[in-house]
Amino acid sequence: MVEMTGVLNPRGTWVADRCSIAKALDVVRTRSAFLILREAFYGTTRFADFAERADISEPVAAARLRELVEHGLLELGDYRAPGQRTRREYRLTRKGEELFPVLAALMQWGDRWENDGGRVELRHRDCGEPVEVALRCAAGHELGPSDLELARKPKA
Amino acid sequence: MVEMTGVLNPRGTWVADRCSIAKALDVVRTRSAFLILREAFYGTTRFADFAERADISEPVAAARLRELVEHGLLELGDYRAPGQRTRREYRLTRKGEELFPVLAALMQWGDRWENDGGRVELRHRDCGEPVEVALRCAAGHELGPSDLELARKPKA
DNA sequence: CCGTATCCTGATAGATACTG
DNA sequence: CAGTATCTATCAGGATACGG
Repeated sequence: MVEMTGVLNPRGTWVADRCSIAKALDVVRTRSAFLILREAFYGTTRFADFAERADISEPVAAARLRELVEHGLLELGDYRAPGQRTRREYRLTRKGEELFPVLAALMQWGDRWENDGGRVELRHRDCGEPVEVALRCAAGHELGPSDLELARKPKA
Repeated sequence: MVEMTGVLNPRGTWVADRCSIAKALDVVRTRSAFLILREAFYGTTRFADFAERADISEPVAAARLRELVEHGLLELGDYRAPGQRTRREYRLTRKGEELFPVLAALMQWGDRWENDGGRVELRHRDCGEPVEVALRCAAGHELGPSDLELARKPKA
């Protein structure tokens, strides 16, 4: 699929042992972590709502939320709505926000292959058009998986 | 983050119970499954290579490969190189191929947040330019996570 | 070369009950 | 409301040894 150009290490094995995909999966490993993040993108901020909407038990929600805060994808702060008492809220950090394309790509794939087209879609708020996850090169070309090659990065 | 427009069901709960993200995660649930798929994209086709390159034990490789074939992301066939004996090979199906944006998005995020920029990059084979995962609407606009709304799909 | 069979450990996760 | 404490079941995954 993806062409490999010069990315074998001296022993002839792959660069896989320092792979960013594996490192990402070390941070977001479990189904419940993905579902918590999904809810965060949908605007959920409170403990009980995470557990209910992601349909996971409270102990699991507590464990995942703690780990996601530790890894810096969520941060926990206090929030007081006017005239209400203070509540705690989990908010996405920049690091967490930037995981959104992963969720969007999973959603797109699930829509197509496991959910009969899906019932819901992402749209551009300004123009109302449906949104897709795409691979695009710096020259602006749209790509499929077989238009790619994997190469060592130039030293920055 | 993502604006919700009319996607609550009558009980006031979220559409999450029929969520395509959850359904996708039911198919590709584990770290080892993602790593097997990564290797498939990198061109690996044989059992022993999957186990070695993804750095997982043979029993785990066997289990994941079987599940991925059952779910239709890989298919198993026979392959004979000229003058060699027949070997078995696992190939990505269309369904498996289309999961590539998920892997690319994980790689991009891991590069940035967990791997010090990464050591390797995806490039467009034709023009050599680096490749990014992007959100794009049907009108051609490039989007960030906060430019989105989630809405019911029109009945097709 | 391509797996399977066993055995074992730790992580994931639900249910339930309880506390600040 | 926001969790924690237990307890239990199931799953992910490694190590080792073995069979087609």
